[in-house]
Amino acid sequence: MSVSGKLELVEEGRKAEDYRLDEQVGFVLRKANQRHLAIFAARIGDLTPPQFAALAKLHEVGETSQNQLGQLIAMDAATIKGVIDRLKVRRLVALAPHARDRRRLLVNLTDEGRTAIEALLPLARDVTDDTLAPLTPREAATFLRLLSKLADG
Amino acid sequence: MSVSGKLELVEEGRKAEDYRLDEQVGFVLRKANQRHLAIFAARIGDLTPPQFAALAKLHEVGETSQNQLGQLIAMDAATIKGVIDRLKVRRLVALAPHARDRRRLLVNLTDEGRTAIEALLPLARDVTDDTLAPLTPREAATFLRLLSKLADG
DNA sequence: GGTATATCATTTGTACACGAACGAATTCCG
DNA sequence: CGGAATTCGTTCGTGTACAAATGATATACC
Repeated sequence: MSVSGKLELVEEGRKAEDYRLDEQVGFVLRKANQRHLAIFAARIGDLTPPQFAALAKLHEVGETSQNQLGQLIAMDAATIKGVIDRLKVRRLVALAPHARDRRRLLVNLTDEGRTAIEALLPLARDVTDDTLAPLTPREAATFLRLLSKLADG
Repeated sequence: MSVSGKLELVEEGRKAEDYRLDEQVGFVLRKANQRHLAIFAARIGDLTPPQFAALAKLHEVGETSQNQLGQLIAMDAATIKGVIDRLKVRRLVALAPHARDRRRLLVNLTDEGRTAIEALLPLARDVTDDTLAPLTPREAATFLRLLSKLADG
């Protein structure tokens, strides 16, 4: 029936039966994410990836409002609030009211936060390297290009 | 200084400053996952991806124990329990004790669950297609291959 | 046969993640 | 100017995720 082989890139053999969960992007994406999380936790134990992302982005862009920071690291208002709350308790970030816009809450690194994130950046590179280790450098470059395309829609 | 161009695949320009969060695999992986989740929610509103995964896998393999099912879809015991609990309330799965091993809890689709998952499978294909839409078919094939390599370590 | 070990499921605690609803402050614009 | 629409932050509710502790049952093996 079906012409086997010959660049059959789009698998349109769509019977009700042959849906294989393990081959769906979403499922594999989730598993890849799990593996990355595990590698991250092994290397950077006392900070979660979202917490690290918040600190790293603050280090990149300096003081910003809470929601703005959330947008920069793809977290909605409710999520970023929880992350900042926990970082604040640990004194890695400090909050201040915005001078002219009383709705805004400015977030910035404390000295302690800056020291911490600068110490962690090398480890974060290792996390990236470990995650990409199953791929050759060439594959890794391709993968990152396609992944970005996918993420940005 | 640095030789620009010429297949410089591994970017080893590792100064303390030029860590860009937005280019790290983990971060982009998370964003890609977010986009997929949004597409899934738009197409399959009344079931979450983990719930769908559980039903789809049950449909694939038939009755299994709760933990076994969790392993098949990469969820730990605590997580799969929550998912199954919610599916049970909605009568999409049914639980039964294992005959010879009283520790085990057998999970299976109800008739309603089977009807539901079979109706959803075509939509799930659309979710996959939409997610991969930013890529050409060739790119999508490459991406999935590399992603699987990454996910499996 | 009985103990050491392993497996299955549950519970607890912490941390995202997001939709929806809300109040306060600001901006837009007629 | 002044009301409408937006933006900013908070809260609530639901649903993953995973580590760690626990109890019940099975299996291994001496």
